[in-house]
Amino acid sequence: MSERHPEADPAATSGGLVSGPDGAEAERTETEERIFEAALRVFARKGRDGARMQEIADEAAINKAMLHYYFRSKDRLYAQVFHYVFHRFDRAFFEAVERAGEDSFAAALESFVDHYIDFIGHHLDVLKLMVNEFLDGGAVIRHEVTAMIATGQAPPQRFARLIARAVEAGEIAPVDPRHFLVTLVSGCLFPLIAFPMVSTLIPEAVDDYEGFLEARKKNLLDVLRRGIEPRSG
Amino acid sequence: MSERHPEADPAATSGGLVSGPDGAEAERTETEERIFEAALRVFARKGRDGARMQEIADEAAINKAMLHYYFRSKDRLYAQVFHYVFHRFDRAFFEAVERAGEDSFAAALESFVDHYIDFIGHHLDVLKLMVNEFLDGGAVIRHEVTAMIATGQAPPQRFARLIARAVEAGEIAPVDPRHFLVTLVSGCLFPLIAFPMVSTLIPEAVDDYEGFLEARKKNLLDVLRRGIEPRSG
DNA sequence: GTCTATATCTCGATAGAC
DNA sequence: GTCTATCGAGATATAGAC
Repeated sequence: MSERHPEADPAATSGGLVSGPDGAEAERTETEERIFEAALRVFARKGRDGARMQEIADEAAINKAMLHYYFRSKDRLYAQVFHYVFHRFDRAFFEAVERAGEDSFAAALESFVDHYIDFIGHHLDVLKLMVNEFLDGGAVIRHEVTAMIATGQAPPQRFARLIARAVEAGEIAPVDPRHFLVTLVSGCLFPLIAFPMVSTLIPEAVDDYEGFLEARKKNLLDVLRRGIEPRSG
Repeated sequence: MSERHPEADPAATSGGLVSGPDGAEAERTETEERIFEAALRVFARKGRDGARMQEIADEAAINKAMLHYYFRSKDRLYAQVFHYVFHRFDRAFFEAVERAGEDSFAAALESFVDHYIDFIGHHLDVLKLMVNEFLDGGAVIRHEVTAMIATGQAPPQRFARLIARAVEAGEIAPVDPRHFLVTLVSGCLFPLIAFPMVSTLIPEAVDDYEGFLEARKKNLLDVLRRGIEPRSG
């Protein structure tokens, strides 16, 4: 795995999302997979409307006609990519929460930051595509999320409840669980989105991306852990 | 000023950026200004390539040919809009830092969060256009920022030094000033970008946007202030 | 399944009447 | 300055040979 920021390293931002033996994804031929991941990268950069089928074809090193052979239309291709990305984004959060376990809240927090920044930091296109949808109004997202939330078992809700319990137990200071969660996730994700600006402030992040991720974990955890320590008084 | 989230309130996201007696902007006719602000909104939603001249024309309630009459081409229009937005974004940060003053660091931090969230929260398109550039690689941003940074007086640098001095004075705990700044700005901006997702967790934010901004300020400040309190030990 | 050629449509841009 | 009409480039999508 490269140590440099993925933009110095084309085709390394989606991290082999589609394949893999985790079984949750529909089976795809090798060609379909190449197209799918190329599409993810281009849609992530340019957004739904800004993306060009030709650019996706080039990125997949394939003929433009094949895109339509496999996915019929740009809209269908985007729909499949976005649907996949949404669930991957959701799952990344879920897994980070799960692995956080049920130990002390401090340990859970550390584990969450570690896993979440690791995953998103190595699958930037998933995040970028989500953000592109945010910017465009997020109607699609709101729809998917509302369906997810309706179950009452959505990962963000579960994590918020974990925080709430820690507050009730006096394990941490009395913070608003939802706002603390928002601050936490912001501290994980925004620096990855704003990398072109952040890297002007932290230039070594470009050549040592892994080190940057670790520094983000450490600094974010330090300030947040202290920020919610219960007071003796 | 509306209390609802600006997306429920079209044409209210750029907040009359261009006009006003602050003098720094080039003078524009009323028509140019309408076009300019419409362009800002559409570019913010769809990005440079995704935006359509027709959509900008519709949003400005004007004929499509007028766009070319006033701004000659899409590229020139975008260049002007982006240049303007970059400096507005920069200035918002600068002003938030300035108003933070030179009192105690805690007071400066509070003032910064207050002014920064206020400005960006009411000029979402400025933020969205910046983020669109981030997603697209940020080459333009990196160029502008590098020029700004070269002066050594860029607002982020100045704020980082303010933090560094507070650390040296023992006023706050020994944090890495650059990472603390990144965490701080992330906590201010990301919730505004990710509003479609955040508002599923905090539904009242839709109908009481101003209240949401105030709650963000309070919760972010609470956790960060505690997070950097110096230790007695 | 893969490629070339091409149909069809959309978009940026301009010409020219008013 | 403003509008209608339209050109031409470039985009999505398809037809059809292989």
